[in-house]
Amino acid sequence: MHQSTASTSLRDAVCRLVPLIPAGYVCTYGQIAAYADSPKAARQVGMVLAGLPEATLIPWQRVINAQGAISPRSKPGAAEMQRILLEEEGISFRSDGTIDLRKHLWHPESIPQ
DNA sequence: ATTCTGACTTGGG
DNA sequence: CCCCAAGCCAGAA
Repeated sequence: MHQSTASTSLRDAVCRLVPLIPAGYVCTYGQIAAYADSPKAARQVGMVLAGLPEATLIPWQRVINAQGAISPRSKPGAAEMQRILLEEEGISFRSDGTIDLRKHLWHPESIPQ
């Protein structure tokens, strides 16, 4: 298909894909970018999430970096909040603050259109 | 147009 | 496993 609508697609894709991540699982920025058909847009995914309103229903906390860690934020307390939300969903953290991706990484079998 | 910055990722050492 | 350089890309100044 043509690229004429590509400018807004990433944001829309993030809002469509992130809610598919089940509680108890996490996904990386790179994965979301790839599923959004923009494999090199991991940073952009982070930007979209950063722009979500605080009252959003989108489970932004389920997106972490490829190292299995919560990405550092400029906003104070944001990273701590993310960890708390994930722990409430059953995610466990190693002493170094990382998550065992072999156990918690989401492996979608198919992405709904 | 240019530079800087950031919720990224990967490859090398 | 840690650290760093590059590559990456959009938004702001």
